[in-house]
Amino acid sequence: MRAAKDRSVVEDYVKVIYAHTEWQPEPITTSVLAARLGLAASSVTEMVKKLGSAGLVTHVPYGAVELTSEGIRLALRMLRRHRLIETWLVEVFAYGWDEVHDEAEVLEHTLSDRLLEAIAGQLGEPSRDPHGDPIPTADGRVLRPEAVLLRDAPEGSIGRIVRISDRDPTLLRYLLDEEITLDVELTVLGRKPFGGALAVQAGAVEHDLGEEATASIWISTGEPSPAGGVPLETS
Amino acid sequence: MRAAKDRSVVEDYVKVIYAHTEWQPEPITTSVLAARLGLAASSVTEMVKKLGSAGLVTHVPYGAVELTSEGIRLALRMLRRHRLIETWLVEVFAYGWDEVHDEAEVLEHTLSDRLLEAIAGQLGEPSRDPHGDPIPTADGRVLRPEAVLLRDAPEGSIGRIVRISDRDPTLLRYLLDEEITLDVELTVLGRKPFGGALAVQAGAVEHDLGEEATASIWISTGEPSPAGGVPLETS
DNA sequence: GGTAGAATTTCGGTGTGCCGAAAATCAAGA
DNA sequence: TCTTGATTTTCGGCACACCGAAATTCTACC
Repeated sequence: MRAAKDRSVVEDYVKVIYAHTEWQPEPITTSVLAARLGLAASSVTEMVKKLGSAGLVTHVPYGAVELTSEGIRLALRMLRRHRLIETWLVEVFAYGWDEVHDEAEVLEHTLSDRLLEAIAGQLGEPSRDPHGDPIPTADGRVLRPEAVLLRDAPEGSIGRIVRISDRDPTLLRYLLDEEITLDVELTVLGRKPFGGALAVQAGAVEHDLGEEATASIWISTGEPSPAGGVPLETS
Repeated sequence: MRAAKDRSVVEDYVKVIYAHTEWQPEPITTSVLAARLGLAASSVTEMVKKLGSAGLVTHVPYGAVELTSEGIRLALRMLRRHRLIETWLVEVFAYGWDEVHDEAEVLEHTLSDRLLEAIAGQLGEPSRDPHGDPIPTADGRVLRPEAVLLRDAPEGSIGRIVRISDRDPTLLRYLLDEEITLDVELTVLGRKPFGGALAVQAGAVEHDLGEEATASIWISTGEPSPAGGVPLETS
């Protein structure tokens, strides 16, 4: 009689595996998985074996762990849940960006599909969460906005902020203070000498952003509609 | 690493123990507890022993199980959560009376205090749930409306429905159809001969209600404000 | 007061996810 | 190619909530 807990554990493994490859294509190793989950390596090896038998991942011993199409489907389901819940907490309950994560981490495993879709409906089926991360549709499709890391944007380019990584809450708060938020139009002025900060202009204001910030902000130089993008996965 | 599950299990035991004595004062036995939880008697004996060490219940071997004041505090906390969530699902998401239970059963263990109280705020700190069951306050006080079972109401008495037991969803739907709902004014006309149905008048309409219904409906013959009542427990 | 039957507890055992230590495997430099 | 250090897996064990069967205790009737 452990069904509930089981599901939640499996979902967490799959979510972390997926997250690792969402913004870069390196497959994950068991030790990295263990670190991300805060578990011993031996525990992860065991569990990965079970996920393999369940058809959610492939894993050659001593090699990388990769999601099967079924695993991806589950991961996208969890991603939808997580990001919808975060959006909901921010929109309806005035949570701050940096406060939603723990609550969403729990609720993504426990809300019924019915309630989750009702919430999605009340929010107007949003296509991205407060950080700009795309929210997969209920049938497992994702539109990832075509974007470049601000760090990699060529000098002189103009773009709209479409994503800000939620890795570092401190950074989120700093950017919020500086009014560098989603959908703000940015002009890349140029890089300070000796690997220094990147000068950008937002509205009338000029900012010098360090590596930490420019590696966390994605901008889109294309059309302003969030409908654009590339289909990432299909269920 | 089993904190989450643990908590949820303990909460369920305490909730069931409390529920058993909420509307009648018989203490519960381990076998009844086991039946209500759907577990083997031996499992319950073991767990009750642990709840005892945790200071939540008292239990003399082969005797009844009773909540300590700390146990009651936890039970009221869970009752508040359960009933607030049910109210919320009905009011905000248009769930039916008979559809809220399972969802609430899960969420009562997983919503954070912060989110729960935010929901309570949005609902306007309701004092009773859709069935008329009192919602304990955040600091553990309950106002139980002074009410009598319709079955026990004297002939000729007039009263307002203040509670309808949620034990039987079929009955709830039937009563809803007949527009016998919370706050409806009822006049007890009289009992049909030979232990038959009870005739009551609601508005202009007359109903004959069987034992099942009259044992599930509570009416208040006192003042019409839901603020009246007796303090039940204090934390 | 004794005893049969019911209620309750004790006892041995299960499955799950986890851990640390030891063994196996891999990868990189000499 | 061989060795050595790092990574990964295997192995024995743990905690938890649970179960069925056996032993114990209670209760009610004679």
